[in-house]
Amino acid sequence: MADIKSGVNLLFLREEELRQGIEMLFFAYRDFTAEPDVILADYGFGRAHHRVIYFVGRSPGITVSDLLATLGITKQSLSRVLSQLVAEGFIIQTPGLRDRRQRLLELTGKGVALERQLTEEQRQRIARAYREAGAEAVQGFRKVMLGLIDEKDRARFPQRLPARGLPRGRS
Amino acid sequence: MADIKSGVNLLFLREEELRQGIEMLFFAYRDFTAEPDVILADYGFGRAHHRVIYFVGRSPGITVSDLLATLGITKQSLSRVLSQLVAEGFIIQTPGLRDRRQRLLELTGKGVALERQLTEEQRQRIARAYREAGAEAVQGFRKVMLGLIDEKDRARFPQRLPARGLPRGRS
DNA sequence: ATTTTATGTCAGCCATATTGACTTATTTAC
DNA sequence: GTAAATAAGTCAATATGGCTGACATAAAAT
Repeated sequence: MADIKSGVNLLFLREEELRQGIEMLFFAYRDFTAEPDVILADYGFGRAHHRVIYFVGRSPGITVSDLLATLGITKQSLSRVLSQLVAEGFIIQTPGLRDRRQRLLELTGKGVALERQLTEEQRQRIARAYREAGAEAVQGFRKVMLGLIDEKDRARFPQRLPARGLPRGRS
Repeated sequence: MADIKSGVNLLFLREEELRQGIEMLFFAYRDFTAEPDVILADYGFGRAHHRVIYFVGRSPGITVSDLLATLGITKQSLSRVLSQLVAEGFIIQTPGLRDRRQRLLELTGKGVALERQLTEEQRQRIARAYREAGAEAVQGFRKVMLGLIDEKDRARFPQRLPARGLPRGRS
C-alpha cells in the first residue's frame, strides 16, 4: 500500500487520467458526428452542410459574418456549402433591415425538416447520456467542458435562460 | 412563477440544454485540436499525423490493424501518413514475434519528443479544466462522456488502473 | 467623396478521407 | 501439405472540406 500514494504513482495516475480525457474527447466527437452522415449522403451533403444547417437553425436571421465566426472557417469555404443549401431551397437569404448589405440566413420549412432529422439522433444521444449520468454529473460535465472551451466562446453557454429574440453576436 | 414549471417551459429548457450539449462538444473539440496545428505545420504534418503519433505513443507495439480500428479510417488513408512518419524517423516498425506478418509500431526518440510537444498543450488544457472544475465535476464529466461514446469503445476507459504491459486490443 | 464593411466569386492548392482492385508474406485450418 | 484466411501494403481514382490570393459589388460610415 505504500507505493499507492507515492509520487510516482500519483504522477502515473494523473498522466493516465489526462490521456483518458484527451481520448474521451476524440471518441465522443467521432461517434457523435458519425451518425448524421448516412442521412447527409442521401442528399449529397457532407458534414459541413450539417454544421451550416445546424447553426442557421439555432440562430435564425444570423448574418454571414456571424456564421463564419461561429464555424471558424473562411468565407470561401462557407460559400460552396451555403450556395448549395440556398440553391436547393434549404436556406433563404433576406437583406438586413438596418443594414442592407447583410444577407440574413434562415432555414426554410424544408431546411427545418432536414435539421430535425439530422440532429435528432444527436439530441437523443445526449439526452440518454444525461439521463443515465444524472443531473449532478451533467453539471460536472458542463463545468469541465466550459473549461476546455476557449474563453472567447464561453459566452455562448449561459448558465440559465439565454436572451430571446436577438441571437448571440453583434448582428 | 406558474409558467416556469409548465410543460412548455420544461421542454424549452430541455431543448436548450441538449443543444448546448451538442455545441459544447463542437467548440471543445474545435478549440482542443486547434493548438497542435501550429507545431505540426513546422514539420509539414497535419492532424492525421498527430493522431497516429498519439496512439502509437499511447500503445507502443500496437499493430497496424489495431491502430486502424482505433482511428476508424481505412488502411489506404493511414498508409500515406504512416509511411511519412516511418520515412522521417518518428516511428519504427518491427515484425511481430508471435506473428511475423504484423509490423508492430513504436515511436522513436524523435517520435516521443514530438508526441510530447504536440500533446503537452492539450494535456495542460485538460489539467486546467479538471483542476478548476474539481474532482466531483470530473467524475460527472467522465460519466457523461462515456455515455456519449459508442458502447464498443467504452472498454478503452477503465475506471481505475488499466492492465499494464499488454496494450488494449487483440494484438 | 472617400473609405470601410458585408458579401460574393473565381481560381488553384492541399490534406484527408473514400472505394476498388490487386500483391506479398505468413499463419491457420482441413 | 495444400488451401484458405489474415496482416499489411500498394496503385489509382474520387470526394470533401479546408486554405490563400485576387478581385467585384453594394451599402454604410467617415
